[in-house]
Amino acid sequence: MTHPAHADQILAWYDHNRRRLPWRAEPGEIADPYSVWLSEVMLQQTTVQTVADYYRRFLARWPTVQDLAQAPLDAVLTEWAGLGYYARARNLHKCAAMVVARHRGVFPSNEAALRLLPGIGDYTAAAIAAIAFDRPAAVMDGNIERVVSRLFAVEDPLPAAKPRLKILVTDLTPQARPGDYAQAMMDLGAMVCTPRRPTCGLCPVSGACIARISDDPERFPVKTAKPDKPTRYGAVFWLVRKDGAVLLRRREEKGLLGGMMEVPGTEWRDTPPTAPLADAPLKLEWQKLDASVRHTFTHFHLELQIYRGAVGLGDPKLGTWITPDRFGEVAVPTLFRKVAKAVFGK
DNA sequence: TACGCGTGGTA
DNA sequence: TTACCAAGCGT
Repeated sequence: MTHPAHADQILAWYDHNRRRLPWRAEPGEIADPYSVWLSEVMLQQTTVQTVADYYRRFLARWPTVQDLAQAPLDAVLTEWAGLGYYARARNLHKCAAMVVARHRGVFPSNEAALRLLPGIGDYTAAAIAAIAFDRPAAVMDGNIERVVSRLFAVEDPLPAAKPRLKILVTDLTPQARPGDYAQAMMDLGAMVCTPRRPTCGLCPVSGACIARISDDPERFPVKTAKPDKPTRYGAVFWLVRKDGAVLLRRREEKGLLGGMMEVPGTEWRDTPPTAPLADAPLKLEWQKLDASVRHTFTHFHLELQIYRGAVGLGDPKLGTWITPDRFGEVAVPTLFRKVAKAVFGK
């Protein structure tokens, strides 16, 4: 280990500042692999606060990996709706089935085997091995990248510097309590060594931190600039049946919002649609609403115009007809919940 | 390797 | 308002 005292200081800090999180075991206990896996997948690029309620609902509805494997995919997507990155939900379901079919319902305990399961990458494999199986796996997420890049004042920009940071983390990770160490480093990054205005006065290893000693710690990690997001435009068709039900369709399995339900609409292009009604599901009197919807995805902004139309009997071949008060029962992502909200004037 | 992939909170 | 960021993964 590069700094023998480092891990002890981190663990001591963790023992005194331990956060109680729904998926976290009591001190001295080891969390069960299913809970760790479920929480870690939900936490990929997603905040602790957002995940907490979803995690509780999933665990209550599907208490074991067998329960989740037997659930219909659509039920999983519905519970996941609003959490984003929907490939995670599809891979979660697939992974559960593989654990049942290939591993007799027992999660493998080593990184290499975990890494073969869908939705489990380097980070999640190491996290499960360390947290659920007490294996000395080197865990590196965005928090730990930041902590380590500051500890060593790494000037190489991310993401190119990740392999080097991983070597540093591997060197730092202790043989004893590796799961607690990983969670401690992530908590440290989330609570003390924050992206902006880190509170170095509360940090257990500030004395060893090169960024803290020699420079402005906020300068790290150095990152390469990201390209700015373009804006795309489209229109959606809010088609209401006489009984108030609205037409939804299932999106393709792959790609953006894959497998989720949508309000039918035009394609999204770099300029506003000139003849949107050509793409409407039916030829009828469409009324353009004043309200529009703006939504930002990972790599572009989207602006949708809304057209409203009415029919007497809705043809089931057009898609699924469902009243807006029941959108919670189907897999409607946030974008189209925003559309519903705009139609009703917020 | 670089990009596609959601959403909500924060400054 | 805009930009950035959060317990990354798949291709």
